[in-house]
Order: sequence, then C-alpha cells, then structure tokens
Amino acid sequence: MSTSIRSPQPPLTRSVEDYLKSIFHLTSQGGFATTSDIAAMLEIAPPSVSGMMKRLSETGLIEHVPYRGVQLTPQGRRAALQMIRRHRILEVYLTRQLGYDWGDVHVEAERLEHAVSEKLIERMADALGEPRYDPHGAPIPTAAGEIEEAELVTLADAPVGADVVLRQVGDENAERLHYLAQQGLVPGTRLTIVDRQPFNGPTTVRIGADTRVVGQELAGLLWCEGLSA
Amino acid sequence: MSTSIRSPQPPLTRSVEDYLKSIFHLTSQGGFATTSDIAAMLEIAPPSVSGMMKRLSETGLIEHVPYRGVQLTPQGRRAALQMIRRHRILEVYLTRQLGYDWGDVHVEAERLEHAVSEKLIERMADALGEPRYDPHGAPIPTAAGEIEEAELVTLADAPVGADVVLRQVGDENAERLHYLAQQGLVPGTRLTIVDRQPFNGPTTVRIGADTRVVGQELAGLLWCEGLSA
DNA sequence: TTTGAAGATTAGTGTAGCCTAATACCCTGT
DNA sequence: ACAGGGTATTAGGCTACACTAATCTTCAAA
Repeated sequence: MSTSIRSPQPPLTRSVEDYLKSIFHLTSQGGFATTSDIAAMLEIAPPSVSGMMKRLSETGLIEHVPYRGVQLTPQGRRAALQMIRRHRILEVYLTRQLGYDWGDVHVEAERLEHAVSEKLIERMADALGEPRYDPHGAPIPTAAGEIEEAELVTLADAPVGADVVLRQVGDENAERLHYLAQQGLVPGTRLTIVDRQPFNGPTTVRIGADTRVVGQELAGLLWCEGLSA
Repeated sequence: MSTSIRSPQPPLTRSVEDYLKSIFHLTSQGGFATTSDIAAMLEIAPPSVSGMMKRLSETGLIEHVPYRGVQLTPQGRRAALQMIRRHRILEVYLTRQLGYDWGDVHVEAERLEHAVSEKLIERMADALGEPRYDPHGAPIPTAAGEIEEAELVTLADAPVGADVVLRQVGDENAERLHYLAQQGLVPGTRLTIVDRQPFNGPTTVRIGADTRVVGQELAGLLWCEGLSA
C-alpha cells in the first residue's frame, strides 16, 4: 500500500486511451503486450511507446516489466473496457441509426470515442435497446465493465465437416468487410465446412444452398462457434 | 501574391478550431476581435492568444493588426462557419434524436464538434431534414458556408407596446436555459412588451394570457423579431 | 504635451507526445 | 560460454499550446 490514490482522477488523454485499448487487445489472450506490438498497432515508433509505458505505469494503469512487456492493472482494464464499450456502441448506433455500413463505422467510431460523454453513450445504448454485439459481432462490454468471452475458432481452424455459426469478424478494413458482406459472410450466418486445401489453402463452405471458397487470410478473420451436434 | 498556398491543407487542430469560432463570434457585429476578448472567451491567458494569432495569420486564417486585433480571412471564415454548422447540427440532433434538453446540448456539442466527420454531420442533417435553426434559435450555416443574418432586438431594447416573436436565446448556460424554458421563453414564442421599469429595470411581457417579468440581464439575451404591424 | 493605466506582445518555461540515433539487454545458436 | 541479432530503453530534439513575468504600445486625461 503505497500508491497515492487521487480521488478525482484526471481525465485520460486521447493518446492514453488509445494505448490502453491496444494493450487490452494485445493481451486478450493473456500474457504481455510488447513494446513493438503496441508500436505497430498504434503506428508509432517503439521509443515513443517506452516513454508512454513509463508514464502509464506511474499512473497505475499498467504493470510494466522492463524488456518483457506490459499488462493492464484492474484500473487500466476498466478504462480500456470503457473505451471499447464506447467504440462498439458508436458502431452500432452509426449503423442502425445513421445508415453507415459496417465497413465504414470503425473509422468514425475511432474519432468519436474520445469525445463522447458517458451520458451520450448511455443514451445511444438506450435508444438501441442495450445492444450486446457490435456490427462485426464483437461483444459490447456492459457499463459495469463486464465483457462476454466466447470460445470461438477461426474458419481456418474449424474442422472439415463441422456445422458452425459465424459469430465475429475480426477485421476493420472497409474493403475486406464489404467483400465479406457481399459474400454473405456476416455474423449470424450458419455454415458447413465442406473442404480445406492443404498448405494454408482455402476453405470451402456451404451457406444454405450456396458454396463459397474462402482464402486462408480471410478465413483467419472469421470467428465461428461450433454447433455441438 | 506571395503566400504559398498548400493544396492539401493540414487539418486544423482543436485549438485552432476554437480560436476561429471565437473570432467569428466576436467579429459578428463587424470590427476586430481583441486579444483579451478572445482570451476571455477561451478562458486562457492573453499571451497564449498573441502566440496563436501569430501562427494563424501565418497560415492565412486571420488578418492580424498588432495592438488592434484580428479578423477572419475568407478562408478562416469558411472554417469557422463549418465548425458552427457542426456545432448547431449536433445540438439539434442531440435534442431531437437523443432526448437532450436545450440546456445540456451545448457542452456535449462542444466536445463532439472537433471529432465528427463531414459525412456524419451531413447524415445527421439529412436525418433531421436539413434544420435551419438550432435549439436556441441560432441559424445553422449551410454546408456551402452561408448563414442567415436576421435583424433582431433584445427584449431589453424592444419598445414597450410592441408585439414581437422571440427568435433566439443568446446563452448557453444550462440553468438559465432551464429557467427560460420553464417560463415559456423559447424561440417561436410570441409576446407583447407590456412595460419596462427605468434604470435597467425588468421588462414585463404578455405571453398569450400570461404575464412574465424578465430582469434586465435575461432580457438582454432574448433576441426578438418585431412584428411590423 | 506629458503620463499612466490598460492592453498587447515578447521572453522564457513546462508538459504531452511524437521522432531519430545511440545504447543496453536478452536469448538463441554455435 | 559467448557472439550477434532482435528488441527495449535512454538520450536528445521538435512542435503545439498552455503559463508567468517583463516589456512595449496606445490612448485618454490632466
């Protein structure tokens, strides 16, 4: 017990919010986020990250093990989840209320998430009926900071013969998303894994009566839930 | 002809956007905006303003006459009007689509106006049916940068006996706005000036069958259009 | 016509965040 | 056991934008 706890925590800067989000995503499978991974994700130089890591760990938002990487403290995790909630609520709102398509929402939400108030987000969530998933199928953390963790497999890993439901598209590139939507590959779609070519080859799936061939790169972005027969 | 014109103009910073808006408001009656007026409006120290004035005039957004003040160039005016459009569209949107009341919208719009894209603003405007006035009655500039200029008089200046329509409330303080709304003093309200006490005394008005007494301070914020009998 | 106060500007600092170049650390392959 | 490559960190700089203290302009009143 040594860290001084300041009651009226200073608001986080945009930058800090982005760092926390990145770290959350990079550590979602457990383990540490490394300096260079964070740098790559934020598209900044590694030394900039080192500097920020120092500040963030002084603020108590992250735990920094030099030369190893960082993890979020409970406080940092809370802040990150709040940002993710904002982002995803915004995505749903833009899609449902303002006619954005799922390829374009990410960029807009990215700009807005730092500016919206808690109140606005909750009004949006309310107007939307407290949505649980964003347009890409990612779960939306609750206002209390809880987030669903599902056991999903990518389409590239799903066993041939399996019946699965596409739950989440782990990408934010507008063109790829447009293509996927056009192929009918959106969250909620039920598919059967028909075949997979060796050496990281494409996966063939059946959607209803149609058949689609999905390359390895895209297949790795499509997270599915197995239908335990 | 000496100023170099850079085609892909660098995006303005938040700060710059705020300066331009302030200067626009301070020069709306013509003349120069002074350093200290800008400083007061932005709640920063005058030397900070001096520094920014230098940069803004180098960028060609303002015309700076040392020790006199500044004015917007056409380019600066365009940028300012764009910000004001954003702000006012946001206010209408928050009010009509998300249940904000007119006392609370200003603060929220102030945060959002720097983050929204042009596209989002136009979608909101579209969803609202291209509104022409914000919730306080202020005219919304068009996307092309035109703004209506009305000839209005404050309630403190309207002649006793006149029939007027309240058009615009020139304030953004939530409590005052709540009070005014509760008194029925909102844009569109028709009133008759019944009486005014001397020495900056209150103005008495009739709204339909009701009578209201409005102090000089508030009366000065209520902009009315005379009903030319 | 001088002078003094109000207001504007310059000088000098500080912080947040970014950068590049230089250095330190860690680990794996020999 | 150690050398070298890859990664992290430190050192030193830069820009934007705020601040205070010091100085300069302007203008109006005596």
